[in-house]
Amino acid sequence: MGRADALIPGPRGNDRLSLVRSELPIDTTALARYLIGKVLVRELPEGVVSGRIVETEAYIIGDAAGHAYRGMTPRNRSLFLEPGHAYVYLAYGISRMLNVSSEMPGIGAGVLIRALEPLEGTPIMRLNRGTERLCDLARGPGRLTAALRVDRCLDGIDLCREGPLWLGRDDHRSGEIAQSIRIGISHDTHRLLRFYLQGSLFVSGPRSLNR
DNA sequence: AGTGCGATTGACT
DNA sequence: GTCAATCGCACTA
Repeated sequence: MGRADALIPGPRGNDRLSLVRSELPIDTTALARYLIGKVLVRELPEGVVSGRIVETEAYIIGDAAGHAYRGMTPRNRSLFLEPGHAYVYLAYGISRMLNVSSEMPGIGAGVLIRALEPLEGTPIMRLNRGTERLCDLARGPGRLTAALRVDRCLDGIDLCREGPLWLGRDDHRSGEIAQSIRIGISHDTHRLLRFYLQGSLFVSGPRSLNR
């Protein structure tokens, strides 16, 4: 399969390339940084919805806060796939979380996608979210999966291949990437495993964390 | 078979 | 700022 196979016609005539697995950083933290500025694409019956990734979190090897910490289970098995696969789970019985698997096959780790800057299909996103404000459509891990209608059916899918859900290359050069502690993790307040686009209006989290 | 809880969100004081 | 909603799943027995 050559690069031409990853070329798909975009909804506005602009073609987009999917990410290439061999180019993904194996290391979870490096992948979390790498994914900032990349584009998440969701293909729905009504049309294409996409957004630029502006916030991620790394759940690294041996991480007590990671879902793979106690080994493989029916729920978290996607975290053990080779890099670039989706791990989707339900949090608090309400919100779905989307992760990108990392590390070598057999090792459970991943990157949580926490916020998107909407690009294409914003009317569809507004319908899915039931809100109008652009900066609220995909600001937060549960909000972005709602906007893109991502659910457990997409768990285990290959994000490096065009399909219902996949990752595309940067639209254009992004700005400075900043780091902070992770959100919602009460322990582990020393490691800076959250990455975000400095100054982006589409980033979640309290202002105190985002400066 | 029963129990406790969370990588969140939205509504409300 | 506080707080309830909601449920799959991991853990205990």
